[in-house]
Amino acid sequence: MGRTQSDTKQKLIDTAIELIWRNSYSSISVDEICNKAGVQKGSFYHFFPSKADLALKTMESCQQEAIVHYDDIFSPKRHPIERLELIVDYISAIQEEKQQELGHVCGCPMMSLGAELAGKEALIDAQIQAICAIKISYYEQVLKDLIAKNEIDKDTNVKHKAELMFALVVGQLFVARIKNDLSFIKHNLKDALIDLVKLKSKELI
Amino acid sequence: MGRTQSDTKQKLIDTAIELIWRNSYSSISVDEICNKAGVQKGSFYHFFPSKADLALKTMESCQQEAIVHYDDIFSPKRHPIERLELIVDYISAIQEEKQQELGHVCGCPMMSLGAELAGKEALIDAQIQAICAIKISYYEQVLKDLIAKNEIDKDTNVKHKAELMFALVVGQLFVARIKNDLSFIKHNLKDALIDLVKLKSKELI
DNA sequence: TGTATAGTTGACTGAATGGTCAAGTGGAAA
DNA sequence: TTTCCACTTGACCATTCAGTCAACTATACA
Repeated sequence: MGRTQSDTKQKLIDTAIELIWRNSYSSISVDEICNKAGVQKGSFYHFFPSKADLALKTMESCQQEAIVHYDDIFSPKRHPIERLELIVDYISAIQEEKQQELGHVCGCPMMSLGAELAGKEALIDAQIQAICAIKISYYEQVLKDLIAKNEIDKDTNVKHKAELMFALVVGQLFVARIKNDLSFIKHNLKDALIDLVKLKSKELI
Repeated sequence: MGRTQSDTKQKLIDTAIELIWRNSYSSISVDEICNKAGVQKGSFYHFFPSKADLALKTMESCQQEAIVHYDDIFSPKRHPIERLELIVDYISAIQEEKQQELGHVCGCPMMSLGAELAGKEALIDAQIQAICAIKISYYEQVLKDLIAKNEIDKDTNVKHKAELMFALVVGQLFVARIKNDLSFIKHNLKDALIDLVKLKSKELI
């Protein structure tokens, strides 16, 4: 019954991802998304009840795409340190691709969107917080596995350190966007993250 | 000649800081700023040629305010580690104050604004990049002084590590805004930053 | 073939947007 | 006291905004 499923909805989401990634949620309009996607406004509101709902679906779509790579990269089969190397490579590759495609370093679309709308849209808030929790848990597992392998101090506070690693990556992405410069991410982040992992808390000096 | 200098301009800047800090540049309007400041629109455009110019002046005002505290906190008279302790205390205090005042963790207004408008407004771009450079240089001096005191490895790459420390703080601020949670900043950031400083690169394990 | 229905169209709305302007107002200096 | 000019006022403008809607189209299925 009904008409063949079209790719209109996904086209709108993909266009929104690109526009939000390069710009921001508040600075782009539904008209702009529709024009760029080649879709009429009526169709937009057939698929999405509001602009905010599109933002939510956009974030979900980004996360779905990311999770596939994360699940592979953070596979327990890999050595924990290799996981860190691969995630930095992955982030570098995406950032470089977007920089060339959109003419500017863009950072993380989910964190940018989440930060922009923090405390404004309950569903987006919940979504980005869940995404943060998942990513932090990947780092946590890296630390746990390193402890199991006896490669780092077994008294490491894995929750704290995982949050720290996550914040470090997030911070680098925002700074890279502001500076429009990927050099630190490309050349130093990997070692920095690995060094951070291997740091034994409060014992030096 | 002319009329007594009024506080209208500063009132507009202060109001803009508050609105941008809690929300975002694109999501607030000139009308909103004017209403909240109790100023007519014509007065706004008497002092600022455009909304973007107000954003720039807003950022400059934030930086001026911050630099006073930074210059004291990072005074060369203090022990480098004390500087780190004080800067985290200062950040914590401001974030807590704004959280209570505005009902939400707000992060850093300058970095949020800079990230939102990255590559969009040349003057704002230049301003935020200068601000980043200044803050990084404070961390760099901490590291140099620690080396001079022989308290950390003298082969430390101070430029890299200073950027790392800055990114860590920035990342924590964005994550705190997203999570609406200051607990990490209040309870873990200080130790994390100090540990990071004391980490000797590539030697553990 | 007929019909129900998912998807499409584009004109429309009222409110909000950034920005303009001509006519004021009032205090400092001549 | 007059003149000058920084500052103020609020109406006004064209455009853009998010969102609506009734009419239309195409297809899966009975």
